[in-house]
Amino acid sequence: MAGKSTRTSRQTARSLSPSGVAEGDRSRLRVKDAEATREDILEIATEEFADKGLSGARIDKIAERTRTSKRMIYYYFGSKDALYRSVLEREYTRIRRAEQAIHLQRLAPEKALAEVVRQSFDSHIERPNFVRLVMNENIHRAEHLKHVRGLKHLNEELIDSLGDILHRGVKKNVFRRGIDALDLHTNITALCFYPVSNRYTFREGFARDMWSRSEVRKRREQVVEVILRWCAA
Amino acid sequence: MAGKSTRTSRQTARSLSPSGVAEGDRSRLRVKDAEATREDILEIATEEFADKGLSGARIDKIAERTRTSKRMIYYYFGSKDALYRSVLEREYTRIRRAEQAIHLQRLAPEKALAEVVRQSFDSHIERPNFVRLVMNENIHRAEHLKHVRGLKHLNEELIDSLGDILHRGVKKNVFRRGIDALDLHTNITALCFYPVSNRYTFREGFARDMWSRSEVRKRREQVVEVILRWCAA
Amino acid sequence: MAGKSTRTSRQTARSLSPSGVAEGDRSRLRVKDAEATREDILEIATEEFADKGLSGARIDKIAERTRTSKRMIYYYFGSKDALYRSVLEREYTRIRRAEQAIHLQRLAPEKALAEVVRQSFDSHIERPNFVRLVMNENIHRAEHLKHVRGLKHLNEELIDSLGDILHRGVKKNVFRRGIDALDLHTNITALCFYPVSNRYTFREGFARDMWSRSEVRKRREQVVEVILRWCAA
Amino acid sequence: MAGKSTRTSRQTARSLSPSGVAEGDRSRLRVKDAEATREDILEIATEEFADKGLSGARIDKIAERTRTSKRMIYYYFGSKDALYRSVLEREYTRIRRAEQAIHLQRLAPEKALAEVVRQSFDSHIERPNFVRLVMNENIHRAEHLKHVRGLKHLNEELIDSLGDILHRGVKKNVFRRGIDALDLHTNITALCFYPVSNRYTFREGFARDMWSRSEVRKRREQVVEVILRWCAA
DNA sequence: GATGAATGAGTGTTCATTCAT
DNA sequence: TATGAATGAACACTCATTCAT
Repeated sequence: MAGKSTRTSRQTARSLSPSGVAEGDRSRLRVKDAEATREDILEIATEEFADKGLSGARIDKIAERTRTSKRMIYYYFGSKDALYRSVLEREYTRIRRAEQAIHLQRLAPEKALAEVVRQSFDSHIERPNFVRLVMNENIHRAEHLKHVRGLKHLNEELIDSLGDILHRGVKKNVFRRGIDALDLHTNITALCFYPVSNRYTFREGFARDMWSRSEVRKRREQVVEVILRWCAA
Repeated sequence: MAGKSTRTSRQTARSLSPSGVAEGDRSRLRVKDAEATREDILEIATEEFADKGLSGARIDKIAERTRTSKRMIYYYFGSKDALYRSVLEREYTRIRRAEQAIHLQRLAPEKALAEVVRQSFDSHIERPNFVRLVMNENIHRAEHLKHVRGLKHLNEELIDSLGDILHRGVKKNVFRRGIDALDLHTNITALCFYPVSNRYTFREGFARDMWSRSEVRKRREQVVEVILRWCAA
Repeated sequence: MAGKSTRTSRQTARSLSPSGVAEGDRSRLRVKDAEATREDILEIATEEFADKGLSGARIDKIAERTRTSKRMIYYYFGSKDALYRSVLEREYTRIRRAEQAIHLQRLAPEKALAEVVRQSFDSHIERPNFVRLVMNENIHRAEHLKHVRGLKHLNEELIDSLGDILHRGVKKNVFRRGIDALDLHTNITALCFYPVSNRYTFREGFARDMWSRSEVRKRREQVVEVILRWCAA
Repeated sequence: MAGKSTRTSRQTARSLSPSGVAEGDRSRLRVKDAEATREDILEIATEEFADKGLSGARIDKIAERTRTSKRMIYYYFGSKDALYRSVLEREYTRIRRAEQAIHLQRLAPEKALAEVVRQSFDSHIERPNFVRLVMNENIHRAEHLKHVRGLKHLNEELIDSLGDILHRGVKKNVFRRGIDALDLHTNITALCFYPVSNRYTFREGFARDMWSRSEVRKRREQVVEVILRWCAA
């Protein structure tokens, strides 16, 4: 399956984590095992929930694919819904963190905006599971997302960053005045979300696979173009 | 599938009155009742599947809200999946039919394109259930949509229509050369789909309701703007 | 087990019920089957709940002993608690109906009171399952009994009947004045309930089986004696 | 069972202060801690078992309310049933000890009997948890009480004491001949047990709360009256 | 064409209990 | 003595589906 390379396997996740733990420290290792178990469950659960949706996913199936048992899922998460919420929270935090990582202040506004768009595009392409979870969450009218804390805060930084780019562009006379940062973000996201979210129905309806290498490359630059032309002075 | 050829839409069956049916004709009435029952089931099923998704919807719930019994659902549709497919097929046919209704050949290319965008936008806003069914279908990797016949044909007309507008625009020097009709459609749909599909998570993340009257009006014209600027010569 | 003879077996219950139903009437028979199934479940459930209490009883065990399946219990009763409530309601209605059956107005007040006591005593002895259900209900602070309708009404008739006997006795100068009918009922019930409810702990503590034939006979008359002496002028 | 001989009641462990324990004596303190832990568990377990019954009580809940962990319950008591038996044993010992405390030999037989009744009545009213445990034990057919040692011995003293009062009463011509001490005890207990055991169902059935202050006071004297009138010469 | 009763296989969840340290 | 992690068996309950009439 495409996009598989982004998914960190269980082993990877585990071998990366015990960074500063001395091998002899037994009690710490115990704790680490618990965290590893939790992570293992979350990783598999993310895949299952993204694959089948909340009501389509099966706790039995998740447990089966895990290193541990069904009982452990309840030990750590309490219920299917709570597990789903933990998955949501983790994915949202991850994706926002990834987006924040790059510094754009030094780039010219046009370059910076193009970069933001490409980043958003790649971010969606590389994390189809996140996209699917968001779709599922919308099916459920975001009733679980409501319980994820710190969401609005994460997004504020994103919008501020866009506002800064727009401001700089207007000043430099490359962007026109009056464009709202949140509107900009909406348009970018709409265009980046679609090829991942609607890949399957699109393929059925138009016999073109938006997910193919060449198509992805083309789409990517086209979205940049659409956004830059919209902002252009 | 039984009774398929005689299926009528809800409006036909209810509002428009069964004009041609002689009141005394018992056997015809029986048939009419069967059609009405089928329609009734489909209507409710559409709501339930759109509301909860395929695996979230419950046959019992659909039956309960219907004028008939659960047994009848199986009598008419055979299985939950088959019912879901019938719902999908009906919705896809409806929305495409609505889009085709208007004649754009007489409008100037810019006006025609703007009109197409507005139409697409309204079409999504007015049919959130369709949007939700498409989302759900993508969750299921379009495996049910595969069985809906005539889908590609329906879309061909749509793309042809866009190609025609583009062609006229290039000729008239208002649109630039090299824009692919299917790309154009993709961008339009991406921008129109998003405010309906991602309404709930967006509201949670940004404290703005894309579904509010004023927001819808603003979005609508903004999408027109984005598309026209992208196509502009 | 003692008291077994009072328990109506499933077969008995079923053969008694289809009183006026013509054998050839198919649709009525269907209905009757449903009732029989319901009764069958209730009968077994009564035994299990009386035997183990609400939390000790197992739906699987009930289903296993039934003619039908676990699924049917949920089909007819919805949940374990609802089944328990149906059992409670049925038992309360049954026992009160049995007590009402006899006419005491024609007996002399002393005889009538003695008869009431004997009736109450027998009623408890013959229905240990009812006694156990009441015990269990008290463990649960009567939270399920609250939902049983018509309970107070059933008891009013009982108390009125006792009040009438007391009144006649005072008039005839065989009972002293000032005895409250509900107090009288309380004392009678306390004395009649105990040998059934506390049979097992009593046997462990005192090496006497209040449930033995001779002991029951003795107790019965002793309770009559205690009550009559208390009321005597 | 480990640590049994050193077990102290909660009051001893807490209110009366560990007077004889040298503060510096670590090993003694350790033991004391173990005893306190055991007592703590027993105290909470008594409440939980009395509240929910054996099958309704949850080890997790008990552990949670305890100062220690679930693991410790198993460390000290071995199993849920064993814990329950320890609770039973402790409660039975406590209540009998309380009843023996008062010396009745010097009172006139009528006074002594009235006193015994009042004592029994108060004993039940003050220890609803004991009453509830007995009820629960009867639901379980006293199968756990069988393992409580010394029970019959505890009761013998009680019956002997009643026999003595009866004997003195007959001699003094205030009580009639032929009353069996165990029958007397049965009648007393039946009347004293009921307002506590059947409080909840009674309230539902008769809209009178036997647990209210005034009702308790009235009942108490009424039970004395019922017993004395029954014994009266 | 229509219906109420019935069902097997699963589905999320909870329980008392034990293991490793 | 003490503890957090782990578990299998059981538990209440639900699902889409079919049977008998």
